[in-house]
Amino acid sequence: MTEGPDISRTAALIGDPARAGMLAALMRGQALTVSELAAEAGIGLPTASAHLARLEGGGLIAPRRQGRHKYFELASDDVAALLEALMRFSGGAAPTRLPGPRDPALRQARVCYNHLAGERGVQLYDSLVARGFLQAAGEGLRLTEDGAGFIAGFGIDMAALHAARPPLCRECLDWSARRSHLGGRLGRAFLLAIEAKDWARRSPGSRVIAFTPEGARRFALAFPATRADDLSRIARG
Amino acid sequence: MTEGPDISRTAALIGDPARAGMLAALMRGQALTVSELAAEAGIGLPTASAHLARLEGGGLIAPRRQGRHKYFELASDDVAALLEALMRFSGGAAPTRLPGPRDPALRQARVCYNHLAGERGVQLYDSLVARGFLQAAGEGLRLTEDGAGFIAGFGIDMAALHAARPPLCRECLDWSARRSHLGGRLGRAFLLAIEAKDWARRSPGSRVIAFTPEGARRFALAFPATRADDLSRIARG
DNA sequence: GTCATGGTTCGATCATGGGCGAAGCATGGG
DNA sequence: CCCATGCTTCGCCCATGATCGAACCATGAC
Repeated sequence: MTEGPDISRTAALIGDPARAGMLAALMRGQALTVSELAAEAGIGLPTASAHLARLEGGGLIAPRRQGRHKYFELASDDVAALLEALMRFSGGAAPTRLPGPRDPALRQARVCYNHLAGERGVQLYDSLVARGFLQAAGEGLRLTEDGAGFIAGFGIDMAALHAARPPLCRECLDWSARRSHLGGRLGRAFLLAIEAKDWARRSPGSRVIAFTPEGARRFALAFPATRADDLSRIARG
Repeated sequence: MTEGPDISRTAALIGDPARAGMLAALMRGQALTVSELAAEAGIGLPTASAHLARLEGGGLIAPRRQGRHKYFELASDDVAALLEALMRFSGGAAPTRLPGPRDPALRQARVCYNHLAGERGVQLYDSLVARGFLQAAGEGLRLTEDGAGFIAGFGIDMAALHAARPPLCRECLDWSARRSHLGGRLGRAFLLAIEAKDWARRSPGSRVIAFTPEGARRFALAFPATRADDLSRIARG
């Protein structure tokens, strides 16, 4: 009897249609919540939860907790390579589609819980980090002294922020861009401040956050983009 | 619901421990019989037969009938690549061990059914093909007119050979070298003729065919090796 | 022809595990 | 504090399929 690595265990994990559907969905690159994955596989929440636990146990996917959501993503590139080999063999060409935008407006700016997400959310986060207002501290984020000064100047009441327990600022995974943006109470405070300044307002029926032309201009000035060329442009200007 | 290629079907096929064991055994590169694969997986013949039928149906392995044996081998390099990706992920490095020789004497010359197999069997087959005595004809082999002359000169009675039905000459898969050698009634006739010439004799208790030094010399002359350099040496000499 | 051997098919048994509903935690919002 | 939401756990039902023994077919040896 040939005693190789436990090939069958991994294969059996992928061998279930529901789990395979979830993995195929994760091949798009986005991290997805348990509910989304359940819908993707066409099964109920309890079943999906059990499946995901097994996939995680097998090292195929990795969880990422976020408030009351639990995102899953492929555990490593090895997993993606394995799935792609499977897809290539199983007839169809591997989809390999990237995290697609759907509604441009949603992609640009939308509400996530109660803070700003989408491209503008990513921009805000990047800008704060690049200017040293936020620092990654282990798992969480830390507001620096410079940062405290900045948000005070932006019209956010620091005292009220420090009152309650929930995490002050939290890295939040962006749904369309799949990059971090600012969540937590500070993220919420920013969104409220932006609305208070009339730069933007939430569209009632949807999650879209509509910026006014003037608001967009001021936002761009307040949170300069941090791509290399933009930074140098800022430095020059 | 993402409708990709049917990834789960293939994965489920590999996902059974018995089937995975068989596939791992086939990764060594040898074609194996149903019985060998059953032993490899530690299951009974009926179960193995059913498993192999499913693997074949899934395009993972391909059969190769040979008398009352049925050899299976991996269907394509894609399958090997897929299995290797699985092994790499599942912890251990891929074994990738090559077809191992066990007993050197067995490997060199042995009886297979009732004809000559092993390195000398492969040499005989290659030599006959290289000199145009045998030709591949679709699934089987065909003896050319030159070939008929050759075997008559070797002391084989053609008339007796043509009497009965079983295939005159048959490509037979070598067990250790995994290359073709000559089986069928013609292969048997060659072995009998070699024994009649006292070049070699079968060892009673085993499958080894022991060549005498003189027999080995004459055999080498009668069936010149066909590696490129040997062929050119023959052409020159 | 008969016999032996390698594979297959059939029928029955039984364990694994996928599925969901209901109830239980945990987290965030107010 | 209470409520809403997202996820997990529990208990149960049920289908798939892995397994083997026995009988059956096919091939080769003699």
